Amino acid sequence: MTTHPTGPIACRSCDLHEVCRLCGMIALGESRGLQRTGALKTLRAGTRLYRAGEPAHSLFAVRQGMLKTVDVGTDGEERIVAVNTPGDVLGTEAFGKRIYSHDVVALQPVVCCELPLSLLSDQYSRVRELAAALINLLSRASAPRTSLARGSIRDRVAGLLVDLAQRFEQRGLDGRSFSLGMTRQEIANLLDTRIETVSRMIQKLHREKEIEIAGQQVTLLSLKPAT
Amino acid sequence: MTTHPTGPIACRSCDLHEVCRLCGMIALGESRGLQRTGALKTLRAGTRLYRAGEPAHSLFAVRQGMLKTVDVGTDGEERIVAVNTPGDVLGTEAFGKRIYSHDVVALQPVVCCELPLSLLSDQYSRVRELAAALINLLSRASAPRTSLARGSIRDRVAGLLVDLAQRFEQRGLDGRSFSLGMTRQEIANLLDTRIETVSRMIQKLHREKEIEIAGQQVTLLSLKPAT
DNA sequence: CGAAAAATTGATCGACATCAATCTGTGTGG
DNA sequence: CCACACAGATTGATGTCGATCAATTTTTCG
Repeated sequence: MTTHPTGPIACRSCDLHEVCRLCGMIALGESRGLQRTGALKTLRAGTRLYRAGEPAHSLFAVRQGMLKTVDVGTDGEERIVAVNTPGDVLGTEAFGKRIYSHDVVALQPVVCCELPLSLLSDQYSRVRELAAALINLLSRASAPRTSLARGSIRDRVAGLLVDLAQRFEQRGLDGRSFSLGMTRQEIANLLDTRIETVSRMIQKLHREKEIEIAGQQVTLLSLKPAT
Repeated sequence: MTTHPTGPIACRSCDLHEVCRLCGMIALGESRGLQRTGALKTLRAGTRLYRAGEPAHSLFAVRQGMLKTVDVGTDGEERIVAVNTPGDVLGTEAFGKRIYSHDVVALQPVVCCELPLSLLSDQYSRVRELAAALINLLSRASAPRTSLARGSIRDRVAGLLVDLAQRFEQRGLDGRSFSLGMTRQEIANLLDTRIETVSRMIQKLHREKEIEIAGQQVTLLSLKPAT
């Protein structure tokens, strides 16, 4: 079974929405949540949105598909720091250092909106609301996030599934049944464990009727947020 | 041996410096890095700077002493998400939700500067540079951070020590010899492991002549950043 | 000084890592 | 279309690092 790329989502449910609106990227009437303009960028699975160290010129908003944010160690081995889902904004660290701090790689075919920093900095000195919207956006991103790679393997795997479910739900997608978008190896990397361990835990959750699983396609049954 | 609280540091080496300057909190001449005005807040070890869910009215900059940023689960058990050292800015998530997202607790006697959000939002609509400085500040904080709670216990403990050393160095403090500021229990919590394991690894690093250790006072010998 | 908290050390156990083999699905070239 | 190759995933056997249980020592502080 071939899975579709995750999304697309409506502009209305994107973190960058307010900023786009103030930049005039979105029709004010916004008929049914579709974007009006804005540079769309598409990536094939496995290709990079940007690399660590590269001069930063744009912010990106994920519209469709999933990506991974990766730290590449001195020896070249990679560590997945975060997975990025539709509605996320990428490259926000660019305002400060003018350089991207991580590699970001498409896990699936990806479509995202590109917003040049120049456009933003030109305008926020004139449009007060835009500065406020940017401060808002960055503020939310600045809260320390609890790592998924903590506790027992069961907690980690369940935590990842619930995290993804919540994100999708929040963006108006299906939070009960979705594609993981990642291989077991990538999940293992993200959760700081091994591929065999991930596989075993997924099968265990399946046997316990917490989830349905077929390849990367999951359906959450009794598994629910711990909140 | 009683350790002194970590710091104080000079305003010049604080993340909030530029913002303070633009708010007129610091003398422009800034003779020898001392602050001129600004509400100073002091905390005794163990007391809270603020709590999760509390209405947020201020940003804080740590001037002296260390704190921990804590997630409190539904069942009341706490998880240390980050440790905060002099020069760090706390409460940046306040712009967005107007509510603090974590508990922040002093590990030592702490002195910090308090900057009311009202003062900032009043002024950044008028002073363009201030908006830019805030965007800069938040931008840096928005980059995903690699968790210390990954890899072998040796990597985690060494990672913590090097992380602290680098922070102190960056703020003009001694990065070779400093106080951990935390109990072994708190280190264990932060690194997602157990107190006995932390103790054993610290002793091991000592036996291997990587560090000197006396209570919470560490000196790094051969241990160096992996960079 | 004496009590309580923090830290160290030892013995044992278990969850996850590691090593190894097999299975499944997907795309490719004959 | 089928055989094959290859990557991804699953499953089993065994080893090991860190958790757990327990006791003692050291430090802190009233």
